Amino acid sequence: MKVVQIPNGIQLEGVEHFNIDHTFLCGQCFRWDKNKDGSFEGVAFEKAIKITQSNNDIFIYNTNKRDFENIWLKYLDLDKDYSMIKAQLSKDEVMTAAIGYGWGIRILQQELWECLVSFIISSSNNIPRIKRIIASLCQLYGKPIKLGDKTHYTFPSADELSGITEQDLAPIKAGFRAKYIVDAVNKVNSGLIQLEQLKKLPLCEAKKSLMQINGVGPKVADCVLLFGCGRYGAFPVDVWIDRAMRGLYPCECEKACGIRELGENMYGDYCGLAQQYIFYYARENNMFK
DNA sequence: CACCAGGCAAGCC
DNA sequence: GGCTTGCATGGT
Repeated sequence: MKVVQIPNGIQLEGVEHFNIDHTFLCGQCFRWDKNKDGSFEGVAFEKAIKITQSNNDIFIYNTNKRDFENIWLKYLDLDKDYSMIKAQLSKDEVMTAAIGYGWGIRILQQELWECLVSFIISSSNNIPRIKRIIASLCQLYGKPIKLGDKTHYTFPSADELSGITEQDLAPIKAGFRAKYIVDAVNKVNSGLIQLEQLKKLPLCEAKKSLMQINGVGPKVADCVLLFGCGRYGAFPVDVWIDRAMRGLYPCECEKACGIRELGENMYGDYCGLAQQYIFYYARENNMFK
Protein backbone atom coordinates (compact mmCIF):
# COMPACT_ATOMS: atom_id res chain seq x y z
CA MET A 1 0.00 0.00 0.00
CA LYS A 2 1.32 3.38 -1.02
CA VAL A 3 0.27 6.69 0.62
CA VAL A 4 0.21 9.73 -1.67
CA GLN A 5 -0.63 13.33 -0.83
CA ILE A 6 -3.46 14.86 -2.89
CA PRO A 7 -5.26 18.23 -2.60
CA ASN A 8 -7.00 18.32 0.82
CA GLY A 9 -6.28 14.69 1.55
CA ILE A 10 -4.44 11.51 0.75
CA GLN A 11 -4.72 8.61 -1.65
CA LEU A 12 -3.97 5.01 -0.73
CA GLU A 13 -2.92 2.95 -3.71
CA GLY A 14 -3.24 -0.81 -3.94
CA VAL A 15 -5.32 -1.51 -0.84
CA GLU A 16 -6.53 -5.11 -0.64
CA HIS A 17 -9.19 -6.81 1.49
CA PHE A 18 -10.92 -3.47 2.05
CA ASN A 19 -14.24 -2.18 0.82
CA ILE A 20 -15.92 0.88 2.31
CA ASP A 21 -19.46 -0.45 1.86
CA HIS A 22 -18.63 -3.74 3.54
CA THR A 23 -16.76 -2.05 6.37
CA PHE A 24 -19.16 0.79 7.16
CA LEU A 25 -22.42 -1.09 6.52
CA CYS A 26 -21.71 -4.39 8.26
CA GLY A 27 -23.27 -3.16 11.48
CA GLN A 28 -20.19 -2.48 13.57
CA CYS A 29 -20.40 1.32 13.64
CA PHE A 30 -23.02 4.04 13.95
CA ARG A 31 -21.17 7.24 13.10
CA TRP A 32 -20.69 6.84 9.33
CA ASP A 33 -23.16 8.07 6.75
CA LYS A 34 -23.23 7.16 3.10
CA ASN A 35 -23.67 10.05 0.69
CA LYS A 36 -25.57 9.84 -2.59
CA ASP A 37 -22.29 9.73 -4.52
CA GLY A 38 -21.27 6.60 -2.62
CA SER A 39 -18.73 8.30 -0.37
CA PHE A 40 -18.85 7.96 3.41
CA GLU A 41 -18.30 10.65 5.98
CA GLY A 42 -17.88 10.30 9.67
CA VAL A 43 -16.06 11.25 12.83
CA ALA A 44 -13.50 9.49 14.99
CA PHE A 45 -10.80 10.75 17.35
CA GLU A 46 -12.23 14.28 17.06
CA LYS A 47 -11.57 14.39 13.31
CA ALA A 48 -14.11 14.38 10.51
CA ILE A 49 -13.17 12.78 7.19
CA LYS A 50 -14.72 11.74 3.92
CA ILE A 51 -13.75 8.48 2.21
CA THR A 52 -14.26 7.30 -1.35
CA GLN A 53 -13.07 4.20 -3.12
CA SER A 54 -12.23 3.28 -6.69
CA ASN A 55 -11.23 -0.37 -6.91
CA ASN A 56 -8.05 -0.74 -4.88
CA ASP A 57 -7.58 3.00 -4.42
CA ILE A 58 -8.90 4.75 -1.33
CA PHE A 59 -9.24 8.53 -1.10
CA ILE A 60 -9.46 10.18 2.31
CA TYR A 61 -10.34 13.89 2.41
CA ASN A 62 -9.86 16.51 5.10
CA THR A 63 -6.75 14.77 6.37
CA ASN A 64 -3.01 14.47 5.79
CA LYS A 65 -0.22 11.89 5.87
CA ARG A 66 0.54 12.52 9.52
CA ASP A 67 -3.04 11.95 10.70
CA PHE A 68 -3.28 8.92 8.47
CA GLU A 69 -0.27 7.34 10.09
CA ASN A 70 -1.32 8.34 13.63
CA ILE A 71 -5.05 7.71 13.41
CA TRP A 72 -6.65 6.29 10.28
CA LEU A 73 -4.21 3.48 9.51
CA LYS A 74 -5.02 1.85 12.84
CA TYR A 75 -8.67 2.92 12.95
CA LEU A 76 -9.38 1.34 9.57
CA ASP A 77 -7.39 -1.76 10.63
CA LEU A 78 -5.21 -1.43 7.53
CA ASP A 79 -2.10 -2.45 9.47
CA LYS A 80 -3.36 -6.05 9.80
CA ASP A 81 -2.67 -8.98 7.48
CA TYR A 82 -6.18 -9.95 6.43
CA SER A 83 -4.96 -12.42 3.85
CA MET A 84 -3.41 -14.46 6.67
CA ILE A 85 -6.47 -14.08 8.89
CA LYS A 86 -8.87 -15.10 6.11
CA ALA A 87 -6.80 -18.18 5.34
CA GLN A 88 -6.97 -19.12 8.99
CA LEU A 89 -10.76 -18.68 9.12
CA SER A 90 -11.59 -20.50 5.87
CA LYS A 91 -12.16 -23.84 7.57
CA ASP A 92 -15.50 -24.76 6.02
CA GLU A 93 -17.59 -23.94 2.97
CA VAL A 94 -20.02 -21.69 4.81
CA MET A 95 -17.28 -19.43 6.17
CA THR A 96 -15.47 -19.44 2.84
CA ALA A 97 -18.66 -18.22 1.15
CA ALA A 98 -19.25 -15.62 3.88
CA ILE A 99 -15.72 -14.29 3.49
CA GLY A 100 -16.15 -14.25 -0.28
CA TYR A 101 -19.25 -12.13 0.15
CA GLY A 102 -17.98 -9.63 2.74
CA TRP A 103 -14.38 -9.76 1.55
CA GLY A 104 -13.83 -6.06 2.25
CA ILE A 105 -14.83 -5.96 5.92
CA ARG A 106 -12.23 -4.56 8.30
CA ILE A 107 -12.91 -4.43 12.04
CA LEU A 108 -12.76 -0.73 12.87
CA GLN A 109 -10.63 0.04 15.93
CA GLN A 110 -13.17 2.38 17.45
CA GLU A 111 -12.71 4.56 20.50
CA LEU A 112 -13.48 2.56 23.60
CA TRP A 113 -15.69 5.00 25.44
CA GLU A 114 -17.75 5.81 22.38
CA CYS A 115 -18.09 2.11 21.67
CA LEU A 116 -19.29 1.38 25.19
CA VAL A 117 -21.99 4.04 25.14
CA SER A 118 -23.02 3.20 21.58
CA PHE A 119 -23.62 -0.46 22.31
CA ILE A 120 -25.49 0.36 25.51
CA ILE A 121 -27.78 2.40 23.28
CA SER A 122 -28.02 -0.44 20.77
CA SER A 123 -29.81 -2.80 23.12
CA SER A 124 -33.29 -3.71 21.92
CA ASN A 125 -33.01 -1.09 19.24
CA ASN A 126 -32.61 -0.71 15.48
CA ILE A 127 -29.79 0.90 13.55
CA PRO A 128 -31.52 4.06 12.28
CA ARG A 129 -32.68 4.92 15.77
CA ILE A 130 -29.34 4.00 17.38
CA LYS A 131 -27.66 6.38 14.94
CA ARG A 132 -30.17 9.13 15.67
CA ILE A 133 -29.73 8.85 19.45
CA ILE A 134 -25.91 8.91 19.18
CA ALA A 135 -26.04 11.88 16.81
CA SER A 136 -28.24 13.75 19.31
CA LEU A 137 -25.87 12.96 22.15
CA CYS A 138 -22.95 14.31 20.13
CA GLN A 139 -24.82 17.42 19.05
CA LEU A 140 -25.86 18.10 22.65
CA TYR A 141 -22.56 17.42 24.44
CA GLY A 142 -19.86 17.12 21.77
CA LYS A 143 -17.80 19.80 20.03
CA PRO A 144 -18.63 20.98 16.50
CA ILE A 145 -16.13 20.20 13.74
CA LYS A 146 -16.33 21.20 10.10
CA LEU A 147 -16.09 18.96 7.07
CA GLY A 148 -16.63 21.02 3.93
CA ASP A 149 -19.81 22.98 4.58
CA LYS A 150 -21.21 20.34 6.92
CA THR A 151 -20.89 20.46 10.69
CA HIS A 152 -20.20 17.23 12.54
CA TYR A 153 -19.83 16.74 16.29
CA THR A 154 -17.27 14.89 18.36
CA PHE A 155 -18.38 12.14 20.68
CA PRO A 156 -18.39 13.59 24.23
CA SER A 157 -15.85 12.00 26.57
CA ALA A 158 -16.79 10.52 29.95
CA ASP A 159 -15.19 13.59 31.47
CA GLU A 160 -17.28 15.94 29.34
CA LEU A 161 -20.38 14.04 30.45
CA SER A 162 -19.50 13.99 34.14
CA GLY A 163 -22.41 14.99 36.32
CA ILE A 164 -25.15 14.40 33.77
CA THR A 165 -28.48 13.04 34.94
CA GLU A 166 -31.18 10.99 33.31
CA GLN A 167 -33.23 14.16 32.87
CA ASP A 168 -30.33 15.89 31.12
CA LEU A 169 -30.41 13.11 28.55
CA ALA A 170 -34.15 13.39 27.90
CA PRO A 171 -33.68 15.32 24.63
CA ILE A 172 -31.73 12.49 23.00
CA LYS A 173 -34.69 10.14 23.55
CA ALA A 174 -32.65 7.15 24.58
CA GLY A 175 -35.59 5.87 26.62
CA PHE A 176 -34.81 3.38 29.37
CA ARG A 177 -31.16 3.35 28.23
CA ALA A 178 -30.58 6.88 29.59
CA LYS A 179 -30.03 5.58 33.14
CA TYR A 180 -27.52 3.07 31.78
CA ILE A 181 -25.52 5.85 30.11
CA VAL A 182 -25.47 7.77 33.39
CA ASP A 183 -24.24 4.64 35.19
CA ALA A 184 -21.47 4.16 32.62
CA VAL A 185 -20.37 7.79 33.01
CA ASN A 186 -20.23 7.44 36.79
CA LYS A 187 -18.44 4.10 36.89
CA VAL A 188 -15.81 5.22 34.39
CA ASN A 189 -15.24 8.59 36.02
CA SER A 190 -14.99 7.08 39.50
CA GLY A 191 -12.30 4.71 38.27
CA LEU A 192 -14.35 1.61 39.08
CA ILE A 193 -14.06 0.66 35.41
CA GLN A 194 -10.62 1.36 33.94
CA LEU A 195 -11.22 1.36 30.24
CA GLU A 196 -7.62 1.22 29.04
CA GLN A 197 -6.95 -1.75 31.33
CA LEU A 198 -9.60 -3.75 29.48
CA LYS A 199 -7.26 -4.03 26.50
CA LYS A 200 -4.70 -5.90 28.62
CA LEU A 201 -6.90 -8.04 30.90
CA PRO A 202 -7.78 -11.63 30.01
CA LEU A 203 -10.93 -11.61 27.91
CA CYS A 204 -13.26 -13.00 30.57
CA GLU A 205 -11.89 -10.61 33.22
CA ALA A 206 -12.42 -7.65 30.90
CA LYS A 207 -15.93 -8.85 30.18
CA LYS A 208 -16.73 -9.22 33.87
CA SER A 209 -15.46 -5.71 34.51
CA LEU A 210 -17.66 -4.23 31.78
CA MET A 211 -20.71 -6.09 33.02
CA GLN A 212 -20.56 -4.18 36.28
CA ILE A 213 -22.24 -1.38 34.36
CA ASN A 214 -26.03 -1.41 34.34
CA GLY A 215 -27.21 -2.05 30.82
CA VAL A 216 -24.12 -4.03 29.87
CA GLY A 217 -24.80 -7.76 29.54
CA PRO A 218 -22.83 -10.45 27.71
CA LYS A 219 -23.73 -9.26 24.20
CA VAL A 220 -22.95 -5.59 24.74
CA ALA A 221 -19.73 -6.47 26.56
CA ASP A 222 -18.57 -8.68 23.68
CA CYS A 223 -19.30 -5.89 21.18
CA VAL A 224 -17.28 -3.43 23.24
CA LEU A 225 -14.38 -5.86 23.47
CA LEU A 226 -14.44 -6.62 19.76
CA PHE A 227 -15.05 -3.17 18.34
CA GLY A 228 -13.52 -0.99 21.04
CA CYS A 229 -10.64 -3.07 22.38
CA GLY A 230 -9.42 -4.86 19.30
CA ARG A 231 -10.22 -8.19 20.95
CA TYR A 232 -10.91 -10.42 17.92
CA GLY A 233 -11.53 -13.34 20.26
CA ALA A 234 -14.89 -11.90 21.41
CA PHE A 235 -17.92 -13.42 19.65
CA PRO A 236 -21.03 -11.29 20.29
CA VAL A 237 -24.31 -13.17 19.93
CA ASP A 238 -27.51 -11.27 19.33
CA VAL A 239 -30.80 -12.59 17.97
CA TRP A 240 -29.59 -12.18 14.36
CA ILE A 241 -26.33 -14.07 14.80
CA ASP A 242 -28.27 -16.70 16.70
CA ARG A 243 -30.65 -17.17 13.77
CA ALA A 244 -27.87 -17.03 11.18
CA MET A 245 -25.76 -19.63 12.95
CA ARG A 246 -28.72 -21.96 13.45
CA GLY A 247 -29.60 -21.59 9.79
CA LEU A 248 -26.07 -22.06 8.46
CA TYR A 249 -24.75 -24.63 10.94
CA PRO A 250 -27.83 -26.57 12.11
CA CYS A 251 -26.02 -29.76 13.14
CA GLU A 252 -23.16 -27.99 14.91
CA CYS A 253 -25.61 -25.76 16.82
CA GLU A 254 -27.59 -28.80 17.89
CA LYS A 255 -24.55 -30.31 19.56
CA ALA A 256 -23.03 -27.13 20.98
CA CYS A 257 -23.80 -25.95 24.49
CA GLY A 258 -24.26 -22.39 23.22
CA ILE A 259 -23.84 -20.31 20.07
CA ARG A 260 -21.08 -18.17 21.56
CA GLU A 261 -19.13 -21.20 22.68
CA LEU A 262 -19.60 -22.75 19.24
CA GLY A 263 -18.29 -19.64 17.51
CA GLU A 264 -15.26 -19.47 19.78
CA ASN A 265 -14.48 -23.14 19.30
CA MET A 266 -14.92 -23.11 15.53
CA TYR A 267 -13.00 -19.93 14.74
CA GLY A 268 -10.62 -19.41 17.64
CA ASP A 269 -8.54 -16.27 17.95
CA TYR A 270 -10.36 -14.43 15.14
CA CYS A 271 -13.91 -15.57 15.88
CA GLY A 272 -15.02 -11.93 16.24
CA LEU A 273 -14.16 -11.26 12.62
CA ALA A 274 -15.83 -14.53 11.64
CA GLN A 275 -18.94 -13.24 13.41
CA GLN A 276 -18.93 -10.13 11.21
CA TYR A 277 -18.57 -12.15 8.00
CA ILE A 278 -21.50 -14.38 9.05
CA PHE A 279 -23.63 -11.44 10.12
CA TYR A 280 -23.10 -9.47 6.91
CA TYR A 281 -23.48 -12.54 4.69
CA ALA A 282 -26.72 -13.66 6.30
CA ARG A 283 -28.30 -10.25 6.58
CA GLU A 284 -27.47 -9.02 3.09
CA ASN A 285 -28.77 -12.25 1.59
CA ASN A 286 -32.02 -12.16 3.56
CA MET A 287 -31.25 -15.45 5.25
CA PHE A 288 -32.97 -14.44 8.45
CA LYS A 289 -36.32 -15.66 9.77
C1' DC B 1 -57.01 6.14 1.18
C1' DA B 2 -56.22 8.03 5.65
C1' DC B 3 -56.03 6.86 10.23
C1' DC B 4 -55.35 4.38 14.43
C1' DA B 5 -54.26 0.46 17.77
C1' DG B 6 -51.35 -2.86 19.16
C1' DG B 7 -47.09 -5.37 18.34
C1' DC B 8 -42.46 -5.32 18.48
C1' DA B 9 -37.31 -4.25 17.87
C1' DA B 10 -28.87 -5.40 17.17
C1' DG B 11 -30.85 -6.74 25.44
C1' DC B 12 -30.80 -6.16 30.17
C1' DC B 13 -32.71 -5.95 34.83
C1' DG C 1 -42.51 -9.23 32.29
C1' DG C 2 -41.18 -4.40 32.02
C1' DC C 3 -38.71 -0.83 30.04
C1' DT C 4 -38.75 4.27 26.20
C1' DT C 5 -39.45 5.41 21.70
C1' DG C 6 -40.68 5.02 17.02
C1' DC C 7 -42.35 2.74 13.28
C1' DA C 8 -43.98 -1.02 9.99
C1' DT C 9 -48.05 -3.60 9.99
C1' DG C 10 -52.76 -4.80 9.21
C1' DG C 11 -57.49 -3.65 10.19
C1' DT C 12 -61.17 -0.27 9.88
